[in-house]
Amino acid sequence: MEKDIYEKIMDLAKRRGYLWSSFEIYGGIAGFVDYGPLGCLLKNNIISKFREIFIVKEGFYEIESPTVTPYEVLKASGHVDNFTDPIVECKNCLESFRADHLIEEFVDVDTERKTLKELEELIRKYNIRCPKCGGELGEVKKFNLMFVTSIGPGGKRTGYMRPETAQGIFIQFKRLAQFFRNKLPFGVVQIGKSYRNEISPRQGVIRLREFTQAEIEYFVHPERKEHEKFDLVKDEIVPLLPADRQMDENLSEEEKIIKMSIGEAVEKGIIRHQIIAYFIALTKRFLENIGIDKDKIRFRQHLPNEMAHYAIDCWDAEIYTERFGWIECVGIADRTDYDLRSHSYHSGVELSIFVEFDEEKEIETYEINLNYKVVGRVFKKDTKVIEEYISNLSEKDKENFVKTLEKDGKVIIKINEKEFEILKDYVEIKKVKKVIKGEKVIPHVIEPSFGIDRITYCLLEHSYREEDDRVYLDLKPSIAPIKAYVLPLVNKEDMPKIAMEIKEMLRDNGIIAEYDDSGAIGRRYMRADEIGVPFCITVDGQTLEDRTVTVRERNTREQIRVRIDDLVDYLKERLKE
RNA sequence: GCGCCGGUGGUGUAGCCUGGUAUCACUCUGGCCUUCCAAGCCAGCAACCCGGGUUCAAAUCCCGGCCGGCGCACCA
Repeated sequence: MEKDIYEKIMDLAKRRGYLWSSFEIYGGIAGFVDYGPLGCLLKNNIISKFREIFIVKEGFYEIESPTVTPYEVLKASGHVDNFTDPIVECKNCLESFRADHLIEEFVDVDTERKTLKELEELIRKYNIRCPKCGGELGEVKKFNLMFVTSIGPGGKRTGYMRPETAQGIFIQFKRLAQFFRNKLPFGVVQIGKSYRNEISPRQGVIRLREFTQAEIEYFVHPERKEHEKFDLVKDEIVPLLPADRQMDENLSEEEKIIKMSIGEAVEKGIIRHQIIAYFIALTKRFLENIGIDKDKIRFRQHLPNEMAHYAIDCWDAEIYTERFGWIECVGIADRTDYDLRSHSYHSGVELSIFVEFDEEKEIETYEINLNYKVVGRVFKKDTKVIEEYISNLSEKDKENFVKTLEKDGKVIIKINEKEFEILKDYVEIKKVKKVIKGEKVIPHVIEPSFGIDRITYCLLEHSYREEDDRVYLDLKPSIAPIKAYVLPLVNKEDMPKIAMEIKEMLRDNGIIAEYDDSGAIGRRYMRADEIGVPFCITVDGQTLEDRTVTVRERNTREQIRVRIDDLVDYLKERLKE
């Protein structure tokens, strides 16, 4: 059977040093890959382009935090709870199921926030049996999608390998805000490894257990989701696949996609706000810039039920591949203030920023002070949370608080699912006039998150060309791992020596070049083509007379003569492409 | 995690049914030749996924594992 393009690419990638399966001599482990010498160069070039666009041009800054993350952080972020699937196994046929899904299938109960024991009790109570064979179900166990480890001797502190790089940024919010001199908006980048213990990783590099993410956390004022450079991108036409169209069964797959400018998409409310739209445009630019086929990119909005626990809107950049169809390569999510609020609550550290008003205001406000003698006795340890809650009330909330208290004689406040009843004598309220210059704001976060491994694979696939008698990778010169092969036409006279000197000269000037004198010239061109080398420099008889060489272009196979003295400048110019 | 199929040099394969350590081609390396797109000649490197069982003897038969493909499930 004819191999499909995926097989051809993975084969080429393996043979020529792009991608290898990890731990191969010990049998290998699914979900892990090695980047070989060329793969590493390619991936680094992709990341350089990412940095060029988001760090140099957008003015974001990159940080690097540990991949091992203590329990507390991921508990706060919701990953400890949301990343753990309860699984139950049939004692008879050994098939395993999601316990919560199974229960909901049979009984109309809400399984959210149930403990493993409670789930098991439900299974016993309603006598739920294996849907496949009717056998008895075993114990309900956790399956955690995060890799667990222990920190320090004795294993007293639990750690996880981070499931995303984002948390490292959120927990440094205070330091970052100070670095950016407390001015919104600002963007922070992190590029690095993340880990998800996938149940069944497959499809090579498409679903990995250890993978490289490039994430941007863009912190904005919650009420200012406009972008000052929006005008520069608003006319960009993008293929969009909005949620309502995806669910419309009357539309064909083709019709579900609409092409429109992102300016129009924002105006019509298809994209929630300018910032998501701006990042959609930038993402498209980045992907096209590294060489992803522009006709194989589309942006798909998440359906309400597939949204992550922290997001209110999310658009994926999907890239088309022959074997897997459209695959998610970038997710652009509005995470609101979910993460900062959570970390603020769990750590007890205020994660907000003071935003000055355009004009200072004089307002009537209330000063609400806790009567600690009473409150302390009633709420004990919870006093601290209540204190924080009250001191963080906005002007509007304060007003409501005071009004409700006067009307009902009590106020019920809800802090993270816990309710507290505040009575009149718990607080002292003063009405004061105050000049205020601004307010504390918990920023919202817009997060474009790039899956670098998937993008790398897509790029290889989109670059793969078969032409009569040869195979080549049509990688852009700026992205190609090796930039030039230097070849003596034949191994005679001074040709090898001059070619070797040219290779050294190119390397001294920062151009990655290789020398190859093995076999006929045609064979060497093919070798270079197959790994995507954009230029072959050939030293021939004429070189010996006038110190010129030929430069052969990979795609066209056309050759021009260039003086050796001009070669570095010539290539440097061409390598910008 | 379940089911089906598969796993032999770098790649593609022959051998497996019918046990006796491996075929061929390409690639690759060294040399010769070669003045522009996988030419030729000589020499060379290089493999039975792992573990256990049966047997005098296992690439071959049996069991388990790992890896890969497909289907199901999963994929905040």
